[in-house]
Amino acid sequence: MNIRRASVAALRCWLRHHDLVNPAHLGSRLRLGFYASRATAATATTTNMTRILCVAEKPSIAKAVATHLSGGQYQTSNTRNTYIKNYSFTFDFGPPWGHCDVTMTAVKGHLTAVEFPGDYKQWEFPPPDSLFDAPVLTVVPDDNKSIAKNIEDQAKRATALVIWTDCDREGEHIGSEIRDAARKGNRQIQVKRARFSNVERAHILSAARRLVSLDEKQVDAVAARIELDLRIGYAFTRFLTLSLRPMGGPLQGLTLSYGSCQFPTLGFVVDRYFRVKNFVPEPFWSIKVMHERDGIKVNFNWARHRLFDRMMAVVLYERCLVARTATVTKVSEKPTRKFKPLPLTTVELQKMATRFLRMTGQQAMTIAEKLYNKGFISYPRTETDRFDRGMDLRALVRKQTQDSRWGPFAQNLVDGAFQQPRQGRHDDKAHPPIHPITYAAPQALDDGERRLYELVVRRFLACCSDDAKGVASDVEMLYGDEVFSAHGVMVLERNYLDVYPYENWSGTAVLPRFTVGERFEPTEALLSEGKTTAPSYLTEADLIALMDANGIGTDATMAEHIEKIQERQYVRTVPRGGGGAGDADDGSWPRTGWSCGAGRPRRGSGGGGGGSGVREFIPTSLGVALIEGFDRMRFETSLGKPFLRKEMELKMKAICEGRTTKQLVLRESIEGYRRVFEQSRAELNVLKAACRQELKHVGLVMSAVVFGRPLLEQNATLRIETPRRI
DNA sequence: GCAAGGTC
Repeated sequence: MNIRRASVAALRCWLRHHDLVNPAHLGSRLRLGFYASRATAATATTTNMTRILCVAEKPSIAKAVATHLSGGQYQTSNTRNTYIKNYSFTFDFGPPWGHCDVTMTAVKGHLTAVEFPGDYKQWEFPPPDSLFDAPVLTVVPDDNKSIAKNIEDQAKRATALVIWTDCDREGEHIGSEIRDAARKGNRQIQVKRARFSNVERAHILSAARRLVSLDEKQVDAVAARIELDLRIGYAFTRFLTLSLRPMGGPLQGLTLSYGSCQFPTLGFVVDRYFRVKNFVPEPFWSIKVMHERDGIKVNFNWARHRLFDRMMAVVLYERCLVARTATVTKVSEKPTRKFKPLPLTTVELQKMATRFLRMTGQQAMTIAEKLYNKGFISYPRTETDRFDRGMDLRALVRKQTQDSRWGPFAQNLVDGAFQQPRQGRHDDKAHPPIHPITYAAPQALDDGERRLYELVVRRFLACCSDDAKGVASDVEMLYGDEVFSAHGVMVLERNYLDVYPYENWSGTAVLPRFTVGERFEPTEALLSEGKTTAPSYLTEADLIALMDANGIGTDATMAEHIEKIQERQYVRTVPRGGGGAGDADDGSWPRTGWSCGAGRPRRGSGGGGGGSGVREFIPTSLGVALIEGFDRMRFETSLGKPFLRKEMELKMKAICEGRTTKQLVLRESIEGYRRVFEQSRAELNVLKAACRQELKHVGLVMSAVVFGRPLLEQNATLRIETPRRI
């Protein structure tokens, strides 16, 4: 083909066929005679292909994507960063680029960070509220400089950048950070983004051929969040620390931080604490009927459950006794099942680890990270509780058949008992549920890894098994004018329960036979008296569940916020059951001057605890004072409540949907927080009063006093003051 | 010395 004589249309077609150029840019370049010589050269040698730079959010994804795009045929080179490698290969992106030379590399999460200029580094001056409108700089932290430089250098030789970050808002923002780094090296570089939600081969290949643009709205939403967290966090932290420090004592050496996630987290702990403290037991009465038949004792439950009026209960009870016989009114027997668990998410993993493995959420995440890096489990940060239909789960089950503990169970699944896992409703579009990747022999793991790996495997096998099945029998009877019922289950097939010791099927008593219309005289009928009991203090699993439900933090950061409020001495944990006042105020604590508001000893209950290693969260008096202080200032929304974070979430969503803009959100939010700040400054005496009260008592007795009210006495008996918060 | 969000 003679290029100089060809029409533009024909040229376009030819160039496209030879994978040389994006036809959209052809016109201007043709006029410059750009392609005449280049195309000729290209026919002579095939090495002059379009260069594409691909960048993933993390090294593992870069490797996985490179493997799929190259068919395993890539060359690896090291960069100046230990964790980051560049993979070179060729790949046919289809039109307009066609067959390309590709370099695939990665960042490690966010590439940049925000900070205030040097003249705002001092805490005292300019005053903290100046941070609301101080300039904010975006910088590449030292740790990331080599990563940014690698992208900048690679971009110089590339026609286009393809961003392979996770398919979520943060991923979109990280994409914009990568774009900016690439443009530093090549201002002309085209920018595209691959949308993918797992690293399965066909999915990745299809994503590579269906590139989209970066979503600037999502980028803006995250940028707004980043800037607000910085301004508000720094301003309130400096304000709190500086205004309370002059009061001396333990306040002198502490950093009193505020953060949009750590404060609501503290708020949950304080809230539960008051519910326990202010709980007033109420007496109630209930009729208990037991009937023995065929050697089985059947307990019938009163349809009214319980009454808080003693006289009424007595009257109804007497009517039962007068009637003497009960009449069976309903008998039913029907198949029932106990559902197997959903595929494992990060939040679930943390809840289970804190309940059953005696780990903190933070420890569980660190261990999960290690297992992931060794290739034993999938990516441990995921919100997804449904497996992609295309995944070969049977192959993963087969890998577990060699284990002595759950191998036979896995083998049974392989031999035909396999069932597709349940499909949850969450999908983060970035990662599958947590599951084992390869088999890890117990000797290959340390103690913590072994226990967590076991949990992941058992959960996975349970997911691939069948629900437990049984027959439920229900009997209803009339005794006097009162209705009673009994429920029993006969377990027929345990299925997943055999591999999943974290659950059992309680109430599995088998009922003897009853027939409708029959009359019998109950073996026993009693009027029993009871008292309502206080809720338990929060366990870590409860706290994680609350944060999750209220959108406080992300799966990856919840454990960090929980650590943070302990580090700041806002809360502490005590073993459930062993955690009484004496325990909480052990020798180590008064050294800081803050007594801890632990209550009476409690026995394991609720929260799925059971294990003796479960710890519960109790606020220190400092934590109580901060939350109460802010609550008492009567803002429209207290800083200690989760609503502000939720509002931020809604605003981010609005930016993403184009209903508002980053600029508007920033302006509104900054003004809002500035008002809260002014009000806090004006009502500082409220906060100070709380702390002063506190300081006076420190070192005298081991009692926590907030706003002049004793919260607990030194001994373990609970003294209930007038409830102030319900 | 301060935040929250990624990731190793």
